[in-house]
Amino acid sequence: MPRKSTVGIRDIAEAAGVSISTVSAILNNKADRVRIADDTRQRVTEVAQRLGYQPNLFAAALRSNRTGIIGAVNLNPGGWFMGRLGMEVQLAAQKRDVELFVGTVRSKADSVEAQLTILQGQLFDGFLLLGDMPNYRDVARKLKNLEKPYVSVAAGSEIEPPLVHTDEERGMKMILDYLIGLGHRRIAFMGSLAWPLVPERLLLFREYLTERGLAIPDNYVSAMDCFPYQPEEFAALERLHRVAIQHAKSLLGQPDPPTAIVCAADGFALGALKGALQLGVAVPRDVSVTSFDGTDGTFACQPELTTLRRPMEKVAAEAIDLLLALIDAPDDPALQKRILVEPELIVRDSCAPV
Amino acid sequence: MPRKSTVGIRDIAEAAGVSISTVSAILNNKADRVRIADDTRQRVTEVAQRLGYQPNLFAAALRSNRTGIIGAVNLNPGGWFMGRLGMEVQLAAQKRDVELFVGTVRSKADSVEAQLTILQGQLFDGFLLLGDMPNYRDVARKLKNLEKPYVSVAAGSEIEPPLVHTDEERGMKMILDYLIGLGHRRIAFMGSLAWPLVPERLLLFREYLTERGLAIPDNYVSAMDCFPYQPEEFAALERLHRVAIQHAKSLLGQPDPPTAIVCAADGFALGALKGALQLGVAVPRDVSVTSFDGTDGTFACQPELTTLRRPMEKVAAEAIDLLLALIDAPDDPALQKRILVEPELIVRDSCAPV
DNA sequence: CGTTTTTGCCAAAACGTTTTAGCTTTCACG
DNA sequence: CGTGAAAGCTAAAACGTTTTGGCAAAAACG
Repeated sequence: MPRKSTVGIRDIAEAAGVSISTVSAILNNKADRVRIADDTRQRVTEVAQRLGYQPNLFAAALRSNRTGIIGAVNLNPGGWFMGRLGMEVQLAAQKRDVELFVGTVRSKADSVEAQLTILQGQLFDGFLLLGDMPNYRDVARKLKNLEKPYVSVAAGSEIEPPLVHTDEERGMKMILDYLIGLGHRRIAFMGSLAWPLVPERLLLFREYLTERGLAIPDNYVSAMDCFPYQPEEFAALERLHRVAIQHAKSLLGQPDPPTAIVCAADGFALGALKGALQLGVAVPRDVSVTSFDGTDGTFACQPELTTLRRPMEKVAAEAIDLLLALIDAPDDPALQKRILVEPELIVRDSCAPV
Repeated sequence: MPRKSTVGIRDIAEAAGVSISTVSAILNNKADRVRIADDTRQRVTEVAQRLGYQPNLFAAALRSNRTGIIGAVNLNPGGWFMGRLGMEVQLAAQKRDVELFVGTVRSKADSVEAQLTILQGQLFDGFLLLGDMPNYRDVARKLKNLEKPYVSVAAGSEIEPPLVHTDEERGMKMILDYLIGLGHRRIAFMGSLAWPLVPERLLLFREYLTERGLAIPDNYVSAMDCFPYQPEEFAALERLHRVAIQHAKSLLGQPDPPTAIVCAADGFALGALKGALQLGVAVPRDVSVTSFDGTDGTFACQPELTTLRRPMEKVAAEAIDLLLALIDAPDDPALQKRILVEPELIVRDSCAPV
């Protein structure tokens, strides 16, 4: 097939009366390597413009081993929080005029190594790893071997840097201070330990309550046994909801029930709301409910949830900026850092004084 | 920098004692063009395996002008339905062992042509256009010019094929038949005309009710004036929620209120639920509420919503299959078709007999 | 005015594949 | 045994860039 339709670098070299090396140098702003007279530069750019020159990505990448594209790997793009985060990352990339693709990811736990397919490894100059994923360390190691810069985003505080995350410790304090300020002393925790970040949050919950001198009876911690979200399965979030309802009921049905429940994520809180309703326990009159993350579901419920919002847009922006810096200077030790963004407490209607 | 670390096609040619042409032919299964003896074929594949050969995407694409990657363009990946659909498309691609990336999209209405960046145009062998987008026709035309196959997915029934969508007409009948079967005669419609698919659904609503001989007073149609979702804006979905509450209230506050409300999307129904609650109108006792789409929000509310679910997994599967077929045979007129998948009525707790 | 430095550009060699157009050998047939 | 066809393979030319090493001409210098 004759495919001489597109204009290439040689066409514009010819039209401008210079060599293709010159054109390449000009179009790539290689001012450091090669000196170009101002009028030549102008002429060439003008001609390129006029002819509608579009560089061939593959030829360039083949030679230079760079593509200018960064990739985001999102294991749970259907989740309430992670879905949103994925979008914010795209927006942040757009604002910086960077090309970003969200790649397919194998969710089978055994083949996490294969998550970064051959293709992705070649295609992307750097990676955003969104959320926690099984065998996180393997993925990170693989990327290290490939010498591809990456940034872990919202994946937990214990991950090795470079990383961008919310300040979970700060967040837990904000929410507990708020509840304690309302007079609550009997505060329960609810969440599935198999769910991302929940174990970490439970730890922080215990630590801070202890610091404030409040007891945490065992029966105030409801760590459920539901599985983490499997995207294959339509009903997973729904099952989580059902389980959360049950756990809320058993938490509230005790002889000495808590006056406040700290839910480890929005999904659990939505279940808690319904569990309370089914038991005839009024929220917030009889029990206060709070959640983490502040996704869109938290305002569409009744009562609307008081929640600790993770500012996805800030997280995304920090992550992209850090990754871009890393691509520029892969070996700068100062970039191997931990960026923690401040969460925000959104006070709505699900909490009341004791 | 000496980057002779990766094994290329010439390494394996050498190791197997054949020419690189032979290796290429074998590895690409070009059985039609070139004849290869069985034992050579076996030897070469074995060697490639052993040496861990990874083809260089760019070299291959540069020569063959094909990448084997397909792209999905999703204007609203943060929406409840579209976010989910995006994920299902990724899953479907995975199952077929096809590489798929979800690309960034400029949401500024004026630069829709630029949505398909130079990069994307080169990178992808075909496109999935997810959901409706402004200037849809321009994008489609641009792809036609580029001779890139594409499939419109969940973008409305009036779009020109190839297209995959839900059978909206069938769906409207299912939901109205259900309500009428419960004895409802005073049925209202609620939704923002600026929202994707809502105008179409309103039309179908009118048509079918008329067909069934039921009147639709003007004050039973609440077409709100809230804007479509702008991903830039965190609060857009929340604003929709507020507006929906108001509209539900004015619908239900009339002297002769409807006994059932058909909401054009889940988000509106969630608002309707809360509006009714604030008015002291009990759902489903005093008014039945239904929604379209069946996203995850519909079971986390109280009462849980009866909804017409669009089976995203089926839509995604059909879309990918159609696109792959189109990439294989771009000129087959039989593939310029319209695939409509059947929606499913999920009966939950938000409807009751009159 | 000779010598050195700077300026502005270019030729040609990669990069790692795919694809085209043969070129030997072997085999079958009369 | 001679001829034609089939089988099995290959050399070499793309593909469209980036990058390297240099080379003339002009400018600066002593």
